[in-house]
Amino acid sequence: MSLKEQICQALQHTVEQLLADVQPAKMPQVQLTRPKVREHGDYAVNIAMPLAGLLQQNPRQVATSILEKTTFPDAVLKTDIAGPGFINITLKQGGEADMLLHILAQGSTYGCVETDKAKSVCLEFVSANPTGPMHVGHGRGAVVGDALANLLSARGYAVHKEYYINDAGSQIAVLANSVWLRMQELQGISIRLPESAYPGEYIIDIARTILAKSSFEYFSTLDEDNCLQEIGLLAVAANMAMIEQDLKVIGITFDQYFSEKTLHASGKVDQLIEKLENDGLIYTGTLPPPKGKEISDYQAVEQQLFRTTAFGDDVDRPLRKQDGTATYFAADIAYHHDKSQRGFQYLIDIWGADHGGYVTRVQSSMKALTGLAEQPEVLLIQMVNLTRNGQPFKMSKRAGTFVALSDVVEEVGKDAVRFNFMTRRIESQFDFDLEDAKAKSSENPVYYVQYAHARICAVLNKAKSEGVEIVDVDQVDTSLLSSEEAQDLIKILLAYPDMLDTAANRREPYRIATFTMQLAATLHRFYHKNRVLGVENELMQARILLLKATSQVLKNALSLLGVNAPEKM
RNA sequence: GCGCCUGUAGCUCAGCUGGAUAGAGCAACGCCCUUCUAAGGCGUGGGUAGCAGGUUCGAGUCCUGCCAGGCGCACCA
Repeated sequence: MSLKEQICQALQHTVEQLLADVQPAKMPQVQLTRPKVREHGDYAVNIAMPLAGLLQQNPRQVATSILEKTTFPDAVLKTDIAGPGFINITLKQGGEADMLLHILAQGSTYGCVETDKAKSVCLEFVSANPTGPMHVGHGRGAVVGDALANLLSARGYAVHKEYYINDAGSQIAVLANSVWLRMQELQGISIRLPESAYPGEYIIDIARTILAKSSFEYFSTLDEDNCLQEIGLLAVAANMAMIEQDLKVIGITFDQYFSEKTLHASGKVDQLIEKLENDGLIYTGTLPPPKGKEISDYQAVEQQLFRTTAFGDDVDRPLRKQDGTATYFAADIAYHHDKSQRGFQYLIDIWGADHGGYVTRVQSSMKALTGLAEQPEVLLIQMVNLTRNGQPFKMSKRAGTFVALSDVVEEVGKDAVRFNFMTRRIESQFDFDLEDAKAKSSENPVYYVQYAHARICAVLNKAKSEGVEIVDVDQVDTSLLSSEEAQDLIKILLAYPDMLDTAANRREPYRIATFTMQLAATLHRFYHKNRVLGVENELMQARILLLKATSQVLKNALSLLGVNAPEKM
């Protein structure tokens, strides 16, 4: 048990004594926080304030009685009551420095907890349509999703990463048609691209790929339906290969690619609709015209409707189109139902903000099917606004109507893209200036953090090359790490597991990025004021130990983000 | 019109689910390399937290109403 936990437990014990007649469920929980100001000690506790109300006493008085009744661990130097009733706890000099040994002993698992098989989670992210390369917005979701997967794994979840391929429906027909036209064009046949066709140059690449494998003559002998169907299959495969390549470049892989088509083929969509019918959740009716949008050719049609309003939705949703085929929505709830039946404890989806209107209907549907609320948990990622020199920048040549992720990665580099995408909360829209990211690359936060790691390595390598004999960790006198900067560094290193825990519970991997920036800043400050090599041996040994622990934590945190921790820069 | 998200320094963003004097990076200005990586450090300037109310011992954080921006709102996916 860490020192922090020991203190916390001691206080909690006292609180429970003071509130003997309060029900356990209502018992206030002691929380230790790190004060911003050094004068406020190493830990601060505000428990006296909520207790004051319950006990009808003033907070400072309550704090006094808490302190009288609590036995603290030896490492606690003193306690004070401050301000309106904070309890400030100051530790003995170097009281926590021993924990550095713990960090080094844990190594790459420092901050992690053992996998708990009961905490299985299916994390769905990216799921970009197989009709073009990934764009920048997909990239943000991909990077956040991957980091969240790493984070949850580190905190004991058994994580399954899944990509849902929308390989059914009319968009695939459009894709097939676009590719077929380009194939004809490559044969020297003059064509006219209809407005509905995909304009990007990547379509030509796909046409070329298909022609390299099968002859044009083969397709021209097929009747139109078969021809387009076959091209559709090949085009989706080519697209997915392209997307997997885009993902690989930023270091992301999936455990499973789940095809929408297989849901229809296996009859799961029909079965689902049947089940809902049996449950009496389906009726035939018409929906009111949508508001806020002018639709010239609106016609009310009778449809098979799913009574999602009974489970919290705003309006009932159609499961079959006029022609009787299943809607995208029907397949999507069949998909989520399937995930749930595969036995995952948690379902988490990462979607773009443009799917925000979709959350309620999927959750309502799942509630109807499983009885569980808030399933799936949906994380909506806001849009990325790409600019170049402050001017909006909306498309790249290859992709046609949007900026391809691979172009941006090529321009700014994988680590910079990944790190930058991780420094903001997903709820905030992201302004990303390409020229800034390139021109100021040396001032980029990612380099600031990586530089801290490289710097430590430089010192440690120099020590090695100078033949410094590094003693065993248990021979090191960590109480020598008494400088303000060293103490700050130790504190932040010890805060790492707590930070991870919060980040995992709240599904907020961006906290890791913020943490690494703070840690880097603290390291740089330490470096400037505390010489490591060339000082008296025992002190040097202690500082080397601190550097090793710091580089370990930096490496661990960066690896969760999928960013390199370079030894040299 | 309705729903979701956002509004904090000139710019881009944090702020550990309500705590003590609101913080970083960039941009501006000054200082620090004969000593471990100056991709760094130190310092200065820069804030009516969109506006107005409310709850609370205490609000950037919670509630309500406005204002502004983004996204979405049938038979597409």
